[in-house]
Amino acid sequence: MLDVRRVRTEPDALKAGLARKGVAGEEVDQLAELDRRRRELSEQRDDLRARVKTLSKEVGGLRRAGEVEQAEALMAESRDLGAREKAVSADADVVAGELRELLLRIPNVPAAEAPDGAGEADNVVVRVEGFDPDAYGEHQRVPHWDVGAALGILDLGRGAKISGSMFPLYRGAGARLVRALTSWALDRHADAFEEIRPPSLVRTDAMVAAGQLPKFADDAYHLERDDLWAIPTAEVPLTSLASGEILAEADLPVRLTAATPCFRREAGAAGRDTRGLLRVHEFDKVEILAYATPEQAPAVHADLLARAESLLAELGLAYRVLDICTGDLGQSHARQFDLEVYAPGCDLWLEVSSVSWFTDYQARRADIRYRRAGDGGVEHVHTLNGSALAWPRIWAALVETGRRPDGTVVLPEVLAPWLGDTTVG
RNA sequence: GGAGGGAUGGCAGAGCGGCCGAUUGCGGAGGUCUUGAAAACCUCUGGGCGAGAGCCCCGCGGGUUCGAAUCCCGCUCCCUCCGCCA
Repeated sequence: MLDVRRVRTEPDALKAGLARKGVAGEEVDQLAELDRRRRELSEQRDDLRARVKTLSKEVGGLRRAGEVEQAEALMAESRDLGAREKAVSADADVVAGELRELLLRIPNVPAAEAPDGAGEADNVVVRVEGFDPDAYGEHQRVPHWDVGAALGILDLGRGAKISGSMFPLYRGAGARLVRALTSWALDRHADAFEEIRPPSLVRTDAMVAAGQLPKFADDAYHLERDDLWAIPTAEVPLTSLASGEILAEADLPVRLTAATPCFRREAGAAGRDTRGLLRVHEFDKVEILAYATPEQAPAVHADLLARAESLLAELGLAYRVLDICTGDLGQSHARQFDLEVYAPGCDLWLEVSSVSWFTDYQARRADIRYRRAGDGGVEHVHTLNGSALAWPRIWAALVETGRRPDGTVVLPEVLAPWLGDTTVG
Protein backbone atom coordinates (compact mmCIF):
# COMPACT_ATOMS: atom_id res chain seq x y z
CA MET A 1 0.00 0.00 0.00
CA LEU A 2 1.11 3.52 -0.67
CA ASP A 3 2.16 6.03 1.97
CA VAL A 4 -0.84 8.38 2.23
CA ARG A 5 1.48 11.24 3.04
CA ARG A 6 2.60 11.25 -0.57
CA VAL A 7 -0.90 12.39 -1.46
CA ARG A 8 -0.18 15.56 0.50
CA THR A 9 3.52 16.08 -0.21
CA GLU A 10 3.75 15.16 -3.89
CA PRO A 11 0.26 14.70 -5.36
CA ASP A 12 1.31 15.51 -8.92
CA ALA A 13 4.24 13.10 -8.98
CA LEU A 14 2.00 10.42 -7.47
CA LYS A 15 -0.69 10.98 -10.07
CA ALA A 16 1.85 10.89 -12.89
CA GLY A 17 3.32 7.63 -11.53
CA LEU A 18 -0.03 5.93 -11.09
CA ALA A 19 -1.21 7.15 -14.48
CA ARG A 20 1.53 4.97 -15.98
CA LYS A 21 -0.33 2.00 -14.51
CA GLY A 22 -3.64 3.29 -15.79
CA VAL A 23 -4.97 4.62 -12.50
CA ALA A 24 -7.26 7.63 -12.98
CA GLY A 25 -6.31 10.90 -11.31
CA GLU A 26 -9.71 11.01 -9.60
CA GLU A 27 -8.69 8.10 -7.39
CA VAL A 28 -5.80 10.12 -6.03
CA ASP A 29 -8.11 13.08 -5.46
CA GLN A 30 -10.47 10.75 -3.64
CA LEU A 31 -7.58 9.63 -1.43
CA ALA A 32 -6.67 13.24 -0.69
CA GLU A 33 -10.23 14.06 0.32
CA LEU A 34 -10.58 11.02 2.59
CA ASP A 35 -7.20 11.81 4.15
CA ARG A 36 -8.25 15.40 4.81
CA ARG A 37 -11.52 14.32 6.45
CA ARG A 38 -9.79 11.66 8.49
CA ARG A 39 -7.33 14.12 9.95
CA GLU A 40 -10.04 16.67 10.64
CA LEU A 41 -12.17 14.13 12.53
CA SER A 42 -9.29 12.66 14.49
CA GLU A 43 -8.29 16.12 15.58
CA GLN A 44 -11.82 16.78 16.89
CA ARG A 45 -11.81 13.42 18.61
CA ASP A 46 -8.42 14.05 20.22
CA ASP A 47 -9.54 17.44 21.55
CA LEU A 48 -12.62 15.92 23.17
CA ARG A 49 -10.60 13.10 24.67
CA ALA A 50 -8.05 15.54 26.07
CA ARG A 51 -10.84 17.46 27.82
CA VAL A 52 -12.38 14.29 29.25
CA LYS A 53 -8.98 13.24 30.56
CA THR A 54 -8.38 16.59 32.21
CA LEU A 55 -11.82 16.61 33.82
CA SER A 56 -11.44 13.04 35.04
CA LYS A 57 -8.23 13.93 36.81
CA GLU A 58 -9.96 16.86 38.48
CA VAL A 59 -12.79 14.57 39.55
CA GLY A 60 -10.28 12.29 41.20
CA GLY A 61 -8.74 15.20 43.08
CA LEU A 62 -12.10 16.59 44.22
CA ARG A 63 -13.32 13.22 45.46
CA ARG A 64 -10.20 12.72 47.50
CA ALA A 65 -10.74 16.21 48.95
CA GLY A 66 -14.33 15.35 49.79
CA GLU A 67 -15.80 17.95 47.42
CA VAL A 68 -18.56 15.61 46.30
CA GLU A 69 -20.88 18.21 44.85
CA GLN A 70 -18.25 19.81 42.62
CA ALA A 71 -17.11 16.36 41.53
CA GLU A 72 -20.66 15.46 40.51
CA ALA A 73 -20.87 18.59 38.36
CA LEU A 74 -17.65 17.78 36.54
CA MET A 75 -18.74 14.18 36.06
CA ALA A 76 -21.91 15.35 34.37
CA GLU A 77 -19.92 17.61 32.06
CA SER A 78 -17.48 14.84 31.27
CA ARG A 79 -20.29 12.41 30.55
CA ASP A 80 -21.63 14.84 27.99
CA LEU A 81 -18.23 15.33 26.37
CA GLY A 82 -17.77 11.58 26.34
CA ALA A 83 -20.97 11.10 24.39
CA ARG A 84 -19.85 13.61 21.79
CA GLU A 85 -16.42 11.98 21.62
CA LYS A 86 -18.06 8.63 20.92
CA ALA A 87 -20.02 10.04 17.98
CA VAL A 88 -17.04 11.83 16.45
CA SER A 89 -14.89 8.80 17.01
CA ALA A 90 -17.33 6.56 15.16
CA ASP A 91 -17.28 8.93 12.19
CA ALA A 92 -13.48 9.01 12.26
CA ASP A 93 -13.38 5.20 12.19
CA VAL A 94 -15.70 5.04 9.21
CA VAL A 95 -13.59 7.48 7.22
CA ALA A 96 -10.35 5.74 8.24
CA GLY A 97 -11.85 2.45 7.07
CA GLU A 98 -12.84 3.89 3.71
CA LEU A 99 -9.36 5.35 3.30
CA ARG A 100 -7.69 2.03 4.06
CA GLU A 101 -9.97 0.14 1.70
CA LEU A 102 -9.15 2.49 -1.15
CA LEU A 103 -5.46 2.40 -0.27
CA LEU A 104 -5.44 -1.41 -0.41
CA ARG A 105 -6.80 -1.33 -3.95
CA ILE A 106 -4.53 1.32 -5.41
CA PRO A 107 -1.46 -0.28 -7.00
CA ASN A 108 2.20 0.51 -6.44
CA VAL A 109 3.86 3.25 -8.47
CA PRO A 110 6.10 1.80 -11.19
CA ALA A 111 9.86 2.41 -11.01
CA ALA A 112 11.15 5.15 -13.30
CA GLU A 113 13.14 2.50 -15.25
CA ALA A 114 10.10 0.32 -15.99
CA PRO A 115 9.20 0.62 -19.69
CA ASP A 116 5.90 2.26 -20.57
CA GLY A 117 3.28 0.16 -22.28
CA ALA A 118 -0.36 -0.79 -22.38
CA GLY A 119 -0.13 -4.53 -21.90
CA GLU A 120 1.65 -7.82 -22.45
CA ALA A 121 2.52 -6.98 -26.05
CA ASP A 122 4.64 -4.01 -24.94
CA ASN A 123 6.97 -5.95 -22.67
CA VAL A 124 10.59 -5.47 -23.70
CA VAL A 125 12.73 -8.49 -24.55
CA VAL A 126 16.02 -7.58 -22.85
CA ARG A 127 18.00 -10.59 -24.04
CA VAL A 128 17.63 -14.08 -25.44
CA GLU A 129 20.05 -16.81 -24.32
CA GLY A 130 20.85 -20.17 -25.88
CA PHE A 131 18.15 -20.00 -28.51
CA ASP A 132 18.72 -21.11 -32.09
CA PRO A 133 15.42 -21.89 -33.85
CA ASP A 134 17.18 -24.00 -36.47
CA ALA A 135 18.97 -26.18 -33.93
CA TYR A 136 15.90 -28.25 -32.99
CA GLY A 137 15.29 -31.55 -34.72
CA GLU A 138 11.93 -33.06 -35.65
CA HIS A 139 12.25 -35.45 -32.68
CA GLN A 140 12.07 -32.41 -30.37
CA ARG A 141 8.87 -31.14 -31.91
CA VAL A 142 6.67 -33.36 -29.76
CA PRO A 143 4.66 -31.70 -26.99
CA HIS A 144 5.45 -32.81 -23.45
CA TRP A 145 1.96 -34.25 -22.84
CA ASP A 146 2.62 -36.77 -25.60
CA VAL A 147 6.20 -37.43 -24.48
CA GLY A 148 5.11 -37.77 -20.87
CA ALA A 149 2.27 -40.13 -21.70
CA ALA A 150 4.45 -42.29 -23.97
CA LEU A 151 7.12 -42.68 -21.30
CA GLY A 152 4.63 -43.14 -18.47
CA ILE A 153 6.04 -40.23 -16.47
CA LEU A 154 3.07 -37.86 -16.69
CA ASP A 155 -0.46 -39.14 -16.04
CA LEU A 156 -2.86 -36.26 -16.59
CA GLY A 157 -5.85 -38.58 -16.82
CA ARG A 158 -5.25 -40.02 -13.36
CA GLY A 159 -4.66 -36.53 -11.95
CA ALA A 160 -7.98 -35.41 -13.41
CA LYS A 161 -9.73 -38.49 -12.04
CA ILE A 162 -8.53 -37.73 -8.53
CA SER A 163 -8.81 -33.92 -8.44
CA GLY A 164 -10.09 -32.60 -11.75
CA SER A 165 -8.36 -31.17 -14.79
CA MET A 166 -5.23 -29.11 -14.34
CA PHE A 167 -4.11 -31.17 -11.35
CA PRO A 168 -1.13 -33.03 -12.81
CA LEU A 169 0.11 -36.37 -11.59
CA TYR A 170 3.74 -37.22 -12.24
CA ARG A 171 4.98 -40.75 -11.89
CA GLY A 172 8.24 -42.67 -11.81
CA ALA A 173 11.09 -40.70 -13.33
CA GLY A 174 8.69 -37.80 -13.87
CA ALA A 175 7.95 -37.53 -10.16
CA ARG A 176 11.62 -37.95 -9.33
CA LEU A 177 12.46 -35.14 -11.76
CA VAL A 178 10.32 -32.69 -9.77
CA ARG A 179 11.98 -33.76 -6.53
CA ALA A 180 15.44 -33.49 -8.13
CA LEU A 181 14.77 -29.98 -9.37
CA THR A 182 13.59 -28.86 -5.94
CA SER A 183 16.58 -30.29 -4.09
CA TRP A 184 19.05 -28.99 -6.62
CA ALA A 185 17.62 -25.45 -6.61
CA LEU A 186 17.47 -25.20 -2.82
CA ASP A 187 21.10 -26.30 -2.65
CA ARG A 188 22.11 -23.74 -5.26
CA HIS A 189 20.70 -20.93 -3.07
CA ALA A 190 22.13 -22.28 0.18
CA ASP A 191 25.22 -20.05 -0.07
CA ALA A 192 23.25 -16.90 0.76
CA PHE A 193 19.64 -17.88 1.52
CA GLU A 194 18.17 -19.43 4.62
CA GLU A 195 15.95 -22.38 3.76
CA ILE A 196 12.43 -22.13 5.13
CA ARG A 197 9.63 -24.67 5.08
CA PRO A 198 6.59 -22.47 5.75
CA PRO A 199 2.94 -23.48 6.20
CA SER A 200 0.99 -23.84 2.96
CA LEU A 201 -2.27 -22.60 4.48
CA VAL A 202 -2.28 -19.03 5.71
CA ARG A 203 -4.54 -16.49 7.38
CA THR A 204 -6.26 -13.69 5.54
CA ASP A 205 -3.75 -11.18 6.95
CA ALA A 206 -0.88 -12.86 5.14
CA MET A 207 -2.78 -12.78 1.84
CA VAL A 208 -3.55 -9.09 2.29
CA ALA A 209 0.06 -8.29 3.20
CA ALA A 210 1.44 -9.78 0.01
CA GLY A 211 -1.19 -8.00 -2.09
CA GLN A 212 -3.21 -11.10 -3.07
CA LEU A 213 -6.27 -9.75 -1.29
CA PRO A 214 -8.66 -8.06 -1.53
CA LYS A 215 -8.26 -7.73 -5.28
CA PHE A 216 -7.50 -11.29 -6.37
CA ALA A 217 -9.69 -13.34 -4.06
CA ASP A 218 -11.22 -15.29 -6.96
CA ASP A 219 -7.82 -16.68 -7.93
CA ALA A 220 -7.11 -18.24 -4.54
CA TYR A 221 -8.42 -21.39 -2.88
CA HIS A 222 -10.18 -20.61 0.38
CA LEU A 223 -10.98 -23.15 3.09
CA GLU A 224 -14.16 -21.65 4.43
CA ARG A 225 -14.58 -23.86 7.47
CA ASP A 226 -11.24 -22.76 8.91
CA ASP A 227 -10.95 -19.43 7.11
CA LEU A 228 -7.55 -20.27 5.68
CA TRP A 229 -6.13 -19.71 2.21
CA ALA A 230 -4.01 -22.13 0.18
CA ILE A 231 -0.89 -20.19 -0.78
CA PRO A 232 -0.56 -19.27 -4.47
CA THR A 233 3.19 -18.86 -3.91
CA ALA A 234 5.74 -19.08 -1.06
CA GLU A 235 5.96 -15.31 -1.38
CA VAL A 236 2.87 -15.09 0.83
CA PRO A 237 4.19 -16.84 3.97
CA LEU A 238 7.73 -15.56 3.44
CA THR A 239 6.59 -11.94 3.20
CA SER A 240 4.61 -12.27 6.42
CA LEU A 241 7.48 -13.98 8.20
CA ALA A 242 8.70 -10.64 9.55
CA SER A 243 5.34 -8.88 9.69
CA GLY A 244 4.97 -6.42 12.54
CA GLU A 245 8.70 -6.58 13.25
CA ILE A 246 11.49 -4.01 13.28
CA LEU A 247 14.71 -5.48 11.89
CA ALA A 248 18.25 -4.20 12.46
CA GLU A 249 19.91 -2.65 9.43
CA ALA A 250 22.97 -4.83 10.11
CA ASP A 251 20.81 -7.93 9.45
CA LEU A 252 19.75 -6.72 6.00
CA PRO A 253 19.43 -7.96 3.42
CA VAL A 254 17.55 -10.92 4.88
CA ARG A 255 17.47 -13.65 2.23
CA LEU A 256 15.08 -16.57 2.36
CA THR A 257 14.32 -19.51 0.10
CA ALA A 258 11.50 -22.03 0.25
CA ALA A 259 10.09 -24.89 -1.75
CA THR A 260 6.29 -25.09 -1.48
CA PRO A 261 3.27 -26.26 -3.36
CA CYS A 262 1.40 -23.38 -5.01
CA PHE A 263 -2.36 -23.36 -5.56
CA ARG A 264 -4.12 -21.23 -8.14
CA ARG A 265 -7.75 -21.34 -9.22
CA GLU A 266 -6.88 -19.63 -12.53
CA ALA A 267 -10.43 -18.32 -12.51
CA GLY A 268 -9.91 -15.80 -15.28
CA ALA A 269 -7.96 -18.14 -17.52
CA ALA A 270 -10.49 -20.90 -18.14
CA GLY A 271 -9.77 -22.66 -21.41
CA ARG A 272 -6.58 -20.77 -22.21
CA ASP A 273 -3.23 -22.58 -22.49
CA THR A 274 -4.61 -25.49 -20.57
CA ARG A 275 -2.96 -28.37 -22.40
CA GLY A 276 -0.54 -30.48 -20.47
CA LEU A 277 1.46 -28.57 -17.91
CA LEU A 278 1.02 -25.14 -19.46
CA ARG A 279 -1.37 -24.03 -16.74
CA VAL A 280 -2.16 -26.04 -13.62
CA HIS A 281 -3.99 -25.57 -10.31
CA GLU A 282 -1.24 -27.03 -8.17
CA PHE A 283 2.50 -26.98 -8.73
CA ASP A 284 5.80 -26.97 -6.88
CA LYS A 285 8.07 -23.97 -6.91
CA VAL A 286 11.28 -22.78 -5.26
CA GLU A 287 11.07 -19.14 -4.28
CA ILE A 288 13.85 -16.72 -3.31
CA LEU A 289 12.92 -13.62 -1.36
CA ALA A 290 14.67 -10.74 0.36
CA TYR A 291 14.03 -7.86 2.73
CA ALA A 292 16.44 -5.02 1.98
CA THR A 293 17.09 -1.35 2.58
CA PRO A 294 16.04 0.97 -0.27
CA GLU A 295 19.75 1.43 -1.05
CA GLN A 296 20.40 -2.32 -1.27
CA ALA A 297 17.28 -3.10 -3.29
CA PRO A 298 18.55 -2.58 -6.87
CA ALA A 299 21.58 -4.81 -6.33
CA VAL A 300 19.46 -7.45 -4.59
CA HIS A 301 17.00 -7.36 -7.48
CA ALA A 302 19.86 -7.92 -9.94
CA ASP A 303 21.14 -10.81 -7.83
CA LEU A 304 17.75 -12.54 -7.73
CA LEU A 305 17.49 -12.24 -11.50
CA ALA A 306 21.03 -13.56 -11.99
CA ARG A 307 20.26 -16.57 -9.80
CA ALA A 308 17.08 -17.48 -11.66
CA GLU A 309 18.91 -17.08 -14.97
CA SER A 310 21.87 -19.18 -13.93
CA LEU A 311 19.56 -22.05 -13.04
CA LEU A 312 18.06 -21.96 -16.53
CA ALA A 313 21.52 -21.83 -18.08
CA GLU A 314 22.68 -24.81 -16.02
CA LEU A 315 19.66 -26.79 -17.12
CA GLY A 316 20.69 -26.07 -20.71
CA LEU A 317 17.39 -24.42 -21.60
CA ALA A 318 16.90 -21.59 -24.08
CA TYR A 319 15.35 -18.60 -22.36
CA ARG A 320 14.64 -14.91 -22.69
CA VAL A 321 14.37 -12.05 -20.22
CA LEU A 322 11.41 -9.67 -20.38
CA ASP A 323 11.34 -6.24 -18.79
CA ILE A 324 7.65 -5.96 -17.86
CA CYS A 325 6.00 -2.76 -19.02
CA THR A 326 3.86 -0.55 -16.80
CA GLY A 327 0.61 -1.87 -18.28
CA ASP A 328 1.47 -5.50 -17.46
CA LEU A 329 3.10 -4.90 -14.07
CA GLY A 330 1.44 -6.59 -11.10
CA GLN A 331 -0.46 -4.52 -8.56
CA SER A 332 2.31 -4.61 -5.93
CA HIS A 333 5.19 -4.37 -8.38
CA ALA A 334 7.45 -1.41 -9.11
CA ARG A 335 9.72 -3.33 -11.46
CA GLN A 336 9.50 -6.87 -12.74
CA PHE A 337 11.51 -9.16 -15.01
CA ASP A 338 9.93 -12.33 -16.34
CA LEU A 339 11.93 -15.31 -17.54
CA GLU A 340 10.51 -17.48 -20.29
CA VAL A 341 11.93 -20.78 -21.47
CA TYR A 342 11.55 -22.06 -24.98
CA ALA A 343 9.65 -25.33 -25.25
CA PRO A 344 10.34 -26.73 -28.73
CA GLY A 345 7.60 -29.35 -28.67
CA CYS A 346 4.88 -26.77 -28.05
CA ASP A 347 6.84 -24.11 -29.88
CA LEU A 348 6.02 -21.69 -27.07
CA TRP A 349 7.89 -19.38 -24.72
CA LEU A 350 6.74 -20.35 -21.24
CA GLU A 351 6.92 -18.07 -18.22
CA VAL A 352 8.83 -19.85 -15.47
CA SER A 353 9.90 -17.01 -13.24
CA SER A 354 8.96 -13.53 -12.23
CA VAL A 355 11.62 -11.50 -10.44
CA SER A 356 10.06 -8.54 -8.70
CA TRP A 357 10.81 -5.44 -6.70
CA PHE A 358 7.94 -4.14 -4.57
CA THR A 359 9.68 -1.13 -2.99
CA ASP A 360 7.93 -0.58 0.37
CA TYR A 361 4.45 -1.45 -0.94
CA GLN A 362 4.21 -4.92 0.62
CA ALA A 363 6.27 -3.93 3.66
CA ARG A 364 3.73 -1.24 4.45
CA ARG A 365 0.87 -3.77 4.27
CA ALA A 366 2.79 -6.33 6.29
CA ASP A 367 4.32 -3.65 8.56
CA ILE A 368 7.92 -4.76 8.17
CA ARG A 369 10.39 -2.08 9.19
CA TYR A 370 14.07 -1.69 9.99
CA ARG A 371 16.04 0.58 12.28
CA ARG A 372 18.70 2.58 10.45
CA ALA A 373 22.20 2.06 11.82
CA GLY A 374 23.15 5.74 11.68
CA ASP A 375 20.40 7.85 13.26
CA GLY A 376 18.27 5.03 14.68
CA GLY A 377 15.32 6.11 12.53
CA VAL A 378 12.69 3.50 11.63
CA GLU A 379 11.35 2.95 8.12
CA HIS A 380 9.79 0.25 5.98
CA VAL A 381 12.02 -2.29 4.24
CA HIS A 382 11.86 -3.06 0.55
CA THR A 383 10.72 -6.54 -0.41
CA LEU A 384 11.91 -8.43 -3.48
CA ASN A 385 11.38 -11.93 -4.71
CA GLY A 386 11.68 -14.29 -7.60
CA SER A 387 10.75 -17.79 -8.60
CA ALA A 388 13.84 -19.92 -8.99
CA LEU A 389 12.03 -21.73 -10.35
CA ALA A 390 8.47 -22.97 -11.01
CA TRP A 391 8.69 -26.60 -12.09
CA PRO A 392 5.83 -27.69 -14.37
CA ARG A 393 6.85 -25.61 -17.36
CA ILE A 394 10.53 -26.38 -16.70
CA TRP A 395 9.54 -30.03 -16.65
CA ALA A 396 7.80 -29.54 -20.00
CA ALA A 397 10.74 -27.70 -21.57
CA LEU A 398 13.26 -30.27 -20.30
CA VAL A 399 11.28 -33.21 -21.61
CA GLU A 400 10.73 -31.58 -25.00
CA THR A 401 14.29 -30.27 -25.36
CA GLY A 402 15.87 -33.52 -24.21
CA ARG A 403 13.88 -35.83 -26.47
CA ARG A 404 16.01 -37.93 -28.79
CA PRO A 405 15.11 -39.51 -32.16
CA ASP A 406 14.49 -42.88 -30.46
CA GLY A 407 11.88 -41.33 -28.20
CA THR A 408 13.93 -41.44 -25.02
CA VAL A 409 14.70 -38.28 -23.06
CA VAL A 410 18.03 -37.05 -21.69
CA LEU A 411 17.86 -34.88 -18.60
CA PRO A 412 20.55 -32.37 -17.47
CA GLU A 413 23.71 -33.73 -15.91
CA VAL A 414 23.40 -31.34 -12.90
CA LEU A 415 20.43 -33.39 -11.71
CA ALA A 416 22.30 -36.70 -11.79
CA PRO A 417 22.88 -36.80 -8.00
CA TRP A 418 19.11 -37.04 -7.44
CA LEU A 419 18.08 -38.73 -10.66
CA GLY A 420 20.64 -41.47 -10.79
CA ASP A 421 20.05 -42.26 -14.44
CA THR A 422 19.60 -39.09 -16.50
CA THR A 423 18.12 -41.05 -19.37
CA VAL A 424 14.38 -41.73 -19.34
CA GLY A 425 12.77 -44.39 -21.48
C1' G B 1 -11.90 -32.18 21.55
C1' G B 2 -12.05 -31.42 27.40
C1' A B 3 -9.95 -28.89 32.03
C1' G B 4 -6.79 -25.19 33.98
C1' G B 5 -3.01 -21.11 33.75
C1' G B 6 -1.01 -17.08 31.09
C1' A B 7 -0.07 -12.73 27.29
C1' U B 8 2.98 -5.65 29.96
C1' G B 9 8.71 -1.99 26.55
C1' G B 10 14.99 -5.66 23.06
C1' C B 11 14.67 -9.46 27.27
C1' A B 12 13.24 -10.54 32.42
C1' G B 13 9.53 -8.93 35.58
C1' A B 14 6.17 -5.37 38.90
C1' G B 15 1.59 -2.90 38.74
C1' C B 16 -4.73 -5.25 39.51
C1' G B 17 -9.92 1.53 38.97
C1' G B 18 -7.39 7.87 39.19
C1' C B 19 -0.88 10.54 40.85
C1' C B 20 0.91 4.58 35.00
C1' G B 21 3.23 5.08 28.57
C1' A B 22 4.01 2.44 32.89
C1' U B 23 8.58 0.69 39.23
C1' U B 24 12.94 -2.31 38.91
C1' G B 25 16.82 -5.54 36.87
C1' C B 26 19.46 -7.08 32.51
C1' G B 27 20.87 -5.71 27.70
C1' G B 28 22.18 -1.33 24.40
C1' A B 29 24.24 4.02 23.55
C1' G B 30 26.98 8.10 25.55
C1' G B 31 29.88 10.24 29.54
C1' U B 32 33.12 10.59 34.24
C1' C B 33 37.41 8.03 36.15
C1' U B 34 41.92 5.27 33.83
C1' U B 35 48.28 4.88 30.21
C1' G B 36 44.46 1.41 28.23
C1' A B 37 40.66 -1.82 29.80
C1' A B 38 37.58 -3.75 33.67
C1' A B 39 34.87 -2.19 37.89
C1' A B 40 32.19 1.86 39.90
C1' C B 41 29.20 6.10 39.13
C1' C B 42 26.04 9.51 35.97
C1' U B 43 22.78 10.35 31.72
C1' C B 44 19.97 8.45 27.80
C1' U B 45 17.39 4.17 25.64
C1' G B 46 9.54 1.56 22.38
C1' G B 47 6.10 2.59 18.35
C1' G B 48 2.08 5.30 15.61
C1' C B 49 -0.98 9.81 14.00
C1' G B 50 -0.42 15.17 13.86
C1' A B 51 2.52 21.50 11.27
C1' G B 52 1.82 21.87 16.48
C1' A B 53 -0.94 21.56 20.93
C1' G B 54 -2.26 17.03 21.70
C1' C B 55 -4.04 12.02 20.96
C1' C B 56 -3.44 6.57 20.46
C1' C B 57 -0.89 1.77 21.62
C1' C B 58 0.14 -2.80 28.30
C1' G B 59 -2.05 -9.83 22.72
C1' C B 60 -6.65 -8.29 19.40
C1' G B 61 -11.86 -6.47 19.28
C1' G B 62 -16.07 -4.79 22.02
C1' G B 63 -18.33 -3.12 26.80
C1' U B 64 -18.85 -0.86 31.96
C1' U B 65 -17.13 3.99 34.19
C1' C B 66 -16.44 10.95 35.00
C1' G B 67 -11.81 7.95 34.55
C1' A B 68 -9.36 1.14 32.45
C1' A B 69 -2.80 -2.01 31.86
C1' U B 70 -6.22 -2.82 36.02
C1' C B 71 -13.46 -4.75 35.98
C1' C B 72 -16.89 -7.55 32.22
C1' C B 73 -17.69 -10.16 27.29
C1' G B 74 -15.76 -12.30 22.67
C1' C B 75 -11.47 -13.80 19.81
C1' U B 76 -6.27 -15.18 18.92
C1' C B 77 -1.81 -17.15 20.56
C1' C B 78 1.38 -19.63 24.31
C1' C B 79 2.02 -23.16 28.52
C1' U B 80 0.33 -27.55 31.69
C1' C B 81 -2.77 -31.92 32.19
C1' C B 82 -6.34 -35.45 29.82
C1' G B 83 -8.20 -37.52 25.19
C1' C B 84 -7.24 -38.50 19.98
C1' C B 85 -3.59 -38.95 16.28
C1' A B 86 0.47 -38.63 11.30
